[in-house]
Amino acid sequence: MLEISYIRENKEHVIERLAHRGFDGREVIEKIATADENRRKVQTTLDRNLAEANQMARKIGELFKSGQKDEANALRAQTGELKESNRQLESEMHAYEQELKELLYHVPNLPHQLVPTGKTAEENELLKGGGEMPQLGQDALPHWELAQKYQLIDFELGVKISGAGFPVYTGQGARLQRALINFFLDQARDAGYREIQPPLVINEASGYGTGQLPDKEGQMYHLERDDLYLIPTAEVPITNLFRDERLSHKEFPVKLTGYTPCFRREAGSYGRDVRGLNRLHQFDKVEIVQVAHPDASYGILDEMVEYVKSLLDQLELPYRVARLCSGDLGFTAALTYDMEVFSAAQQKWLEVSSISNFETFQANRLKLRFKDEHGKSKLAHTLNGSALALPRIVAALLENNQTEQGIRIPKALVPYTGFEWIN
RNA sequence: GGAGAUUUGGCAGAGUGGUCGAAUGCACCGGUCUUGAAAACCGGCGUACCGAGAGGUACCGGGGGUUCGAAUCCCUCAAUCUCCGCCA
Repeated sequence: MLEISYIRENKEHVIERLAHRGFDGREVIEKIATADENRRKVQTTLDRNLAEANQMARKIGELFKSGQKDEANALRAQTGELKESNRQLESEMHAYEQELKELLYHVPNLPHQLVPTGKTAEENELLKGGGEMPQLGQDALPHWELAQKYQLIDFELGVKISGAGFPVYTGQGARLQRALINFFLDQARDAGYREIQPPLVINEASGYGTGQLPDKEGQMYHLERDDLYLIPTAEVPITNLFRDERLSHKEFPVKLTGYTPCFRREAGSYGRDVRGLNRLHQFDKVEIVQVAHPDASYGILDEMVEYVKSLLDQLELPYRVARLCSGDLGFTAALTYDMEVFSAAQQKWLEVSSISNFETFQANRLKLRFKDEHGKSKLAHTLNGSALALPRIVAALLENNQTEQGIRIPKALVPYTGFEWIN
């Protein structure tokens, strides 16, 4: 959520930056400005009236105490009118506040200067990647066939017990999952991230805090009976740890990591790249989250990108980095880097990580503040990234490392899998 | 799931209708004293919003109500604790 004070003072700039994103914000920003002005006007009047009412009440008390009963009752009779108008002003102010909040909830974050202009993922800015492209033979199999051949993943069984998009991992396939999770968590810990094991369901307030609600409601599984949501990413519970918190600048940087399954309804994306592990309703992911001083957040974003690269290097996967263009940028992000690995049998680049700086967009909703060097209270910056999401990593590992004698496990993973080959 | 108790500032804890944004202690910050520190003493010390400022308003778990006036009374929701039941 953008800060109202910022919008108030930089209206044209905000509209211009939103336009860069392909978001026509003129009308809504004007509405916001009007609602804000109205709210303030009403509050000024209301505050003055409340002050008057307070004074009268005090006087009545004094009169009663000193035994001037008639005077007190006379004054008491006068309060009705003021009270009624205050009641009205109060509900008026409440309505403006509500309107303002509703409007603000639907305005996306302002893209950072580095965000390239573009409409679709095609226009993302490709940056230097790494790793070597594998040379596979003609008979190379896609991962869903390899998964079947080596009995690593059973998609049909998943359909039976849950539905499409809920695979069952078996044998070496299950062990590979566990190995990757442990590998990623250990790496994160070595990089200074503190491990968190958060709840997998969240309440409504948390959904609002990180920006899943109100807009992406349809993307989350909702447990109606208890009004809870299954997390779509660990970002939500971990970032919400800081909701309504006030940090000291001395605590920065706050670095947290956590492994969780992620649940996504993926409504509307059926039929597109859904084969095998490419798109699932439940998948595993290790997430990294940072809460940072605003002056440091972009340095930290770069550092997080470098960190994720180091993971891909160790997994010996060819990857590229994309700076998301304005059209592809998520609602809450100011700047996002996507990491994609090449899945050689499918001949496709698969997104395995998304690393973003949200600046104060989430912090404003979360009321996540810190006290700076001068004791002033300010909103912090929040960042997060996948490090990493498993399914597409597994897809690439299986496809890229297939040989006649089986699938080779990268060296860095062997201590975690306990086997060098899948065969 | 049932019954009872509780929820006040960073923490502890007073406050049962008026002068309470809230005693007191601890913690914290500044000062005096001291070579320095501790102790002692003095002073300060919540958040948000409105206002150019003076100042004002709101907030005592959340929401609503009664009243001229609510931390205090009523309703409701939530959380915590104790006991009972059920259960990994």
